[in-house]
Amino acid sequence: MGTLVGQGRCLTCPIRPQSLFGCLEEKELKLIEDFQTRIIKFEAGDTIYTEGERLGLIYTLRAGHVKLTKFNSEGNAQIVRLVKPGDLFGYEKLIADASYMHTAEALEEIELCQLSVDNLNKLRGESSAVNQAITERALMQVMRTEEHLTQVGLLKSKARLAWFLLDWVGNSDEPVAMPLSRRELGQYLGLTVETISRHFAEWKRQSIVAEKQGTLQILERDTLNEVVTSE
Amino acid sequence: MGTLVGQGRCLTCPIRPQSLFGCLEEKELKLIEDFQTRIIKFEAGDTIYTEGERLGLIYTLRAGHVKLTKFNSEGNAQIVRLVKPGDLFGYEKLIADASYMHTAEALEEIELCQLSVDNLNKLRGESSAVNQAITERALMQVMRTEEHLTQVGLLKSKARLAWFLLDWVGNSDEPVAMPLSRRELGQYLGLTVETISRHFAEWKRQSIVAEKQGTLQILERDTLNEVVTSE
DNA sequence: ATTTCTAATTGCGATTTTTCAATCTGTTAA
DNA sequence: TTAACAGATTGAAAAATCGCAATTAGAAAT
Repeated sequence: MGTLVGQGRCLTCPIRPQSLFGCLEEKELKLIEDFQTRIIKFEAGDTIYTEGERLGLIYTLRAGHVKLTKFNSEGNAQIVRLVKPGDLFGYEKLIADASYMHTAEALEEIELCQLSVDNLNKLRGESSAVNQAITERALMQVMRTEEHLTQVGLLKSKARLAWFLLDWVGNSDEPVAMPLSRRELGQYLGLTVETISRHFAEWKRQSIVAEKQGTLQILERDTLNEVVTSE
Repeated sequence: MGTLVGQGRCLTCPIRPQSLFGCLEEKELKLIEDFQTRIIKFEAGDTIYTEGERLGLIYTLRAGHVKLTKFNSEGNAQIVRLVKPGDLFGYEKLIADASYMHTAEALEEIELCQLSVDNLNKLRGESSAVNQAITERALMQVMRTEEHLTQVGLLKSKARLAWFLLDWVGNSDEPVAMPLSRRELGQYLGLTVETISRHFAEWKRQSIVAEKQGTLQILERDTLNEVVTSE
C-alpha cells in the first residue's frame, strides 16, 4: 500500500514553507540536510496507518485530503479530523510509547512525506524553533478539535452541516472539490447518511448549493450562515 | 475576583512534580528560581478569565475543578474541558497574539498558580525539557478532546452520561465529589438539563448510582458499562 | 449501449431528545 | 420556623433524528 515516489529533499521541498520546517532559518537548514524522508503516493480509500499501530512514522500531507477516524466498540466511526495539505499528522507518536490514535485514510489521491519519529525527536532537542513549531501545531489542533466539538455538541443537524460546508469551501464562490461522501460527512458531524442526504437534497432543490462530479458550490452563502446561527 | 493567597515558590511547591515543571532536573531548577507566580483562591462560580480576554496569564490548578466553556451566538454553552488538579490551562496564550478561547469558571472553591506567558515563553527558549513538556500536554489535550468529541458524536444520551460518570469517578467505589450541576453535565455532553435529570433519576431509582450532598457513588459499574457499549 | 455496482435519495414509522410547564426538594436568609 | 429561591424532577406533546426499505442516479466496466 502506498507507492514510493522518491526520496524527500527538505532543502528544496516546495511545501517546506508551510511545513513544520518552515520555521527554520537558513543557517539551521543543515539540521535537516540528511533526513531520510520518503515521498509516498496513496490512492483514494487507501489506509495510511491504523489505530493502535506502533510504527514510528509521522506524515506531512503534500497534496489531497486525509481523514482520521476513531471507531467505537460497535464499529461506528467518528471522523475526528480532516487533514489538509501542509498539515502534520500522526504526531501522537511524539508522546513516548504512544500508538496511533486513529485510522488514517486517503480521501482522494494524495501525496505525503514520511518522517521518522526518532529523527524528529532528535531535532526537537537540537532546535527550539522546531520544538515551538510542534507545540504551536498541537495547540492549533486543540483549538480546531474544540471548535468541532462545540459545533457537534451545540448545533442541530442542519446547522452542523451548514457550518461544515461554509468552513470547507472557505471564501470561494467557485465550485470546490468535495471528496467526502454523505456517509463520511455524517461520520464527521455525528449524523446518519440519511440526515445528511435530506438536508443536501433540500438545499440543492432550493439552489442554495450546487453539486457536480465531486465538486460543491455554495450559491447562497447568507442563507447557510443564517441556518448556522438561527437554529 | 480571586483572593491572593501568596507568592508561589516553585522550588518548594508541593504540586511541582505533577506540574509543567515536574520535568526539570535539580540543576535546572534555578531557571524558575525567580518566577513571579501568584497563588490565588477563587470561590465556586467565580470567573477566572473570559473568552477573548487578552491578559497574558497561564494557570496551573492546584485544588478543585474548573470548567472551560465556549458560547455560541445564541448564548448556549458547551463545556469543552474540565480541568483537574495539576492541569495547566489558558495555554492557548502561548500562541503568539492569541486570546483566551474559553471562559474559565471555578466549579467549587479552587486554588491556582498564576504564571505570566512572557516568563513561560522565555523558559521555553531556555529549556527544551519544558518545551517538550508543553508539547506533551498539548498532545494529551488533543487526545482528550478527541475522546470527548467521539463520545458526543457517537453515543446516545444515556450512554454519554454513563461514560462520563464512569470516567469521573475513575475506579473508586466510594462516593466521589460531583461539583457539576445537571445543567453543566448537559453542557458538557451536548444534552439538555431534563434529559440528564431523567437518566439520573432512573438510575437512582434502580440503585445503579447514589447521590448525597454533592457526592456521587456508582453502585453498579457493570450496568453502566453495558449502557455505554450496548447503546 | 448495457450491465453492474455503489452511493444517494426518498418515504415512513419508530425512537430519541427537546421543549414548555408544573411541581417538588433542599438550602439559605431572614 | 418560615419564606424565598434555585436546582431537580416529572409529565405531556412537539420536533428532530434515526433506522429500515425501496427506489433512483451515476459512475465504471464490459
